[in-house]
Amino acid sequence: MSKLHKTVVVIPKSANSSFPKTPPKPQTVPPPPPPAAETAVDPTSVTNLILKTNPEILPQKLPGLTQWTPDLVHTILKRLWNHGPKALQFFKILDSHHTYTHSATAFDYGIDIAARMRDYKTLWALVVRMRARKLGPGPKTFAIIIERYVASGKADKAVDVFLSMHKHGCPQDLNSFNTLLDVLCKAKRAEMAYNLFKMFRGKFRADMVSYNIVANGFCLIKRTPKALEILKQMVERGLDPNVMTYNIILKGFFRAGQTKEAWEFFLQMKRRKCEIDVVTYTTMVHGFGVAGEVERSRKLFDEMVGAGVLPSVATYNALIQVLCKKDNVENAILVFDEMLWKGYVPNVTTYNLVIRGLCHVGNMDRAVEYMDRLKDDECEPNVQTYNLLIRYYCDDGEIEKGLELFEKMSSGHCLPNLDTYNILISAMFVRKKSDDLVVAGKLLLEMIDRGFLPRRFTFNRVLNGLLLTGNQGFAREILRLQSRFGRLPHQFRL
DNA sequence: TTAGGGTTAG
Repeated sequence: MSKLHKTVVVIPKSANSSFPKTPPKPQTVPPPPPPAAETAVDPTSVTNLILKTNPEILPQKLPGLTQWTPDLVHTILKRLWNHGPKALQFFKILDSHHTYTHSATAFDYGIDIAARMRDYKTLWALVVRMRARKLGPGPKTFAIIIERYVASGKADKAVDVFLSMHKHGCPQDLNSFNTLLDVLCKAKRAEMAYNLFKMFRGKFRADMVSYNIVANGFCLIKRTPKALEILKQMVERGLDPNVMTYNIILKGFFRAGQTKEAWEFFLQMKRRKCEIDVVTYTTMVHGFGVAGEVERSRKLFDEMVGAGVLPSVATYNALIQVLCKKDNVENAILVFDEMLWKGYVPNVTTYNLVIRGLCHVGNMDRAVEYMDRLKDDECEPNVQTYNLLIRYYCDDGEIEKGLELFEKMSSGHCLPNLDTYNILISAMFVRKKSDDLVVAGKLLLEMIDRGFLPRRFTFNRVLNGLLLTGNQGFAREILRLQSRFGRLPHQFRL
């Protein structure tokens, strides 16, 4: 079997070294089909194979492994999300496949992953390649690129990218303009967004969406007066605020701690017969609850059905969070049961809230029970589920159990993210054990290997820890790596 | 991926 497989793989090797510039030609001799047992490979086993296989031999193993389809490729790219280098290698290998060609979506994923690793060279190479294949880059591609530049503190660069979109064959329009504003606002750069808004609102014919985005931007930085000013401008321009506008302002009041104003605003919405929807109520339930007014929160929750607005899962989640934080987990669980009783399907957020609530009162065993229930509910624990359990185990001094969960992640389809590594590395310092520091060192190496950039602080902390516990050899290894950083591709530069 | 509501630690 393995011998047969080998002969299959040798054939495409010659064409492997560079990207073929021409579309694949129909072949007179069809390539031998992959062995029957491997034709229907599931995403999990392919992902695990990619993770386990040495990068040097992956290019030989992968192409003939299965019948590649866009869906399979997308699923695998998503699963490899927290292992950027592997994800990009996978993308590149399939990009030079004989018969399979990447979809626009796959390119967008690849671009997103490269951008997240701050590997801008690869990012732009993919953009060029995408265009050569007439798959884009499209508005979504630019939304991704802009968001990543903003997220890494390069808002000016993001604006440049927006302004040069048309040079890549993707003309700017109102949608892409609104996306730019939104990305800036979500990154707390409302002032910058507002300046652009003023500069270009005529050119792109700013609409209600643009105004809502900017108003929300100011709410996000707790500048509700400015948000109200935007609302006023909007009305002056003859644009009628809609329920989203009001919900934005309402949430803004809560965010800024102005519960009194929020209540007044809500009453005014009612008086003026504005539309009040499930989002309005969810905002109210959550807002009053986290402000400590649990009774009021509950009352609003009970009131909404009478007002003809049915709670959503998010509304239940809001109430559950409030009860966990300001009341009692047991009451939160009663609400959880009630929602099941009424036929709602809790999502992973619901479970995470209950799990966190239980962890918080030290009931780790029951928390784990809910994690198992989550799996039974054809819902999957996500990286947040794992992270919060790992965090509480470590805080509890049960570091082994935390590490056990971590191991589980690496073998399953929920790869650890940057937070996971930071949580665990920090935990390795509490017992002041030499062995723990060695684990911290290994975690540090592993996270770098997976495309995460440790902060300088983390680096030095691990280094000092190793030196203080007599692990000079390992410390030197890490030091060598640190000094190599200057020469590594710039995504690794400190 | 054009706007609003639930997870995050302190």
